[in-house]
Amino acid sequence: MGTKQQISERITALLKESKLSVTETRVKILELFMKSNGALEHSDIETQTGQSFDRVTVYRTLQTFLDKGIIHKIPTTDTSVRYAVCKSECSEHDHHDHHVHFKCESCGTTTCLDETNIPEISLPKGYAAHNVEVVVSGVCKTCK
Amino acid sequence: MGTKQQISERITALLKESKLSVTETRVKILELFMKSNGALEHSDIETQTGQSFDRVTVYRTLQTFLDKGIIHKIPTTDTSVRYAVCKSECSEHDHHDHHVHFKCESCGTTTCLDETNIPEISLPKGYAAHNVEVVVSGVCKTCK
DNA sequence: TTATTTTTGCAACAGAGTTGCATTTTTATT
DNA sequence: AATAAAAATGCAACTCTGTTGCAAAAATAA
Repeated sequence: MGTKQQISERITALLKESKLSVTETRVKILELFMKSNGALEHSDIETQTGQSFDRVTVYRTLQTFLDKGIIHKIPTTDTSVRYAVCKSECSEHDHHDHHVHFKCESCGTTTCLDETNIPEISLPKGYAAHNVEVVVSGVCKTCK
Repeated sequence: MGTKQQISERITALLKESKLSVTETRVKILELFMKSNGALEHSDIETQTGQSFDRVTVYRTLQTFLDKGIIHKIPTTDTSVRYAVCKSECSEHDHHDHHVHFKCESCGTTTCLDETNIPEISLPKGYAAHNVEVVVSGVCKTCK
């Protein structure tokens, strides 16, 4: 993780790499993502920053991070949208998650299992795959 | 598929098996699911039935079908919720999709690939899996 | 056919997400 | 360091999605 100072520097660097202005909102939201071990949804961000930002700003910040490939969406079966920070292999124009997402039925947390690879899936004839999303639900390490 | 008459009989039987009243709404919505080769979302149902039902009725009907294991949800990365009819192996209390879902980036249709099985995924120590959802995106048979 | 149960539709509401525009903050320039 | 240009923010107002309570209507049971 590193000290608070180091994290702050990493965030600033990340924003500059993505050609984004370094603003309080963006730094605070990125800090939240880096501190949290799971995926966040819009409402998590509103509560955990203590409502310090306007809803609209949060929506726009998340959209910007998505566009720049800083965060990615995780599929859900409800109307919520969950986001997690991307690992190094993601870029602005070629975005793929090569890992499995795990949703705990007990604590509700969604985590990225970065070590778990997605196996090859053989589709029927005529189908071409670009991206494969895997969401496993069950009971996580901490809730067991 | 069978004739219109046969489909209607199958639907009536299905509803009775699930201990549900046979109503115009339910029959029409189930017909829609059976005719369509892809997954439907709430708005599809509203448009394709020609707004003949109240929004609330459609929401409640979908929830009822879900509860009875007649349809299942498909994960998405947006706020939409997609539904598809279940195959025989699904029951009211033990519901699992054992197949892969395919979302076409060209036509937007989501289909159930009933023949394509979900591979075994080996999770890190301490994680217990109950259900695995796989959504592949790419280009489908008809759009290719 | 009638009584009971279930389903439907309406009204009203709550929440999620979006858009335009003026103000503020950040970055670039001198 | 001061100023100009560009970008981001916050507010108001709006749309779209989904929910709840309740009375009317339809379906099932008797």
